[in-house]
Amino acid sequence: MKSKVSKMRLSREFYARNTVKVAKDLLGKTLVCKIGKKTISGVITETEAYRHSDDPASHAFRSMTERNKAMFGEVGHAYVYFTYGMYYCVNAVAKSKNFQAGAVLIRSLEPKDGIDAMRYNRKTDNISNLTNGPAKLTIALGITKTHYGEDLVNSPHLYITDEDSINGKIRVSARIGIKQGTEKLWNFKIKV
DNA sequence: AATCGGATCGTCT
DNA sequence: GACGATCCGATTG
Repeated sequence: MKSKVSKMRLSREFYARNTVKVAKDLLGKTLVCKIGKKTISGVITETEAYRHSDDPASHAFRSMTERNKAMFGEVGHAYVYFTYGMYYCVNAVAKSKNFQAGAVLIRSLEPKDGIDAMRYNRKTDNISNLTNGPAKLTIALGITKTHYGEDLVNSPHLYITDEDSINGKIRVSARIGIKQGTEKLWNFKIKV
């Protein structure tokens, strides 16, 4: 019998649930990005849920476009978007079957593997400043437009594993940087 | 500790 | 043609 620490990838079914529920459940999971021989990863410590026509803050609120089409696609894929002229942010597409679109924005990580590579990518030595923001973590892990639509369930480059678990309470608040939908408390975080 | 402006460009109106 | 699901450095209190 092997008594190995589980490093299971999250299954397709994990993502095929209410976007808000998936956002909470992604806390404590590990986001992994492999480029060449480098493996860079971190434990997810903050997420936000964005849904469809019930959510005016969502990129998918109005209709499907070339930019947001991943949010309408199969669950478990990555939705990467470019913003403010210089940054990328990464989401995991997640929705229950009665929704046409939905995704969970990964807002912060606790650095885990490949910290030297993160320091290089981010051009800073301050570990607590490497991945504590949605655009910071994509820079640290090397996530860009090329990861658009990547299948987190099967891709060798980008995926999420179950190897960590959460301890402590989930803090719930309004989402950051939005002007509509502020009444929805769909920002979730855990303390490290 | 909190606030402010600049950087910079793809996307949608 | 305006505006971001942001970050950083500078300035002020």
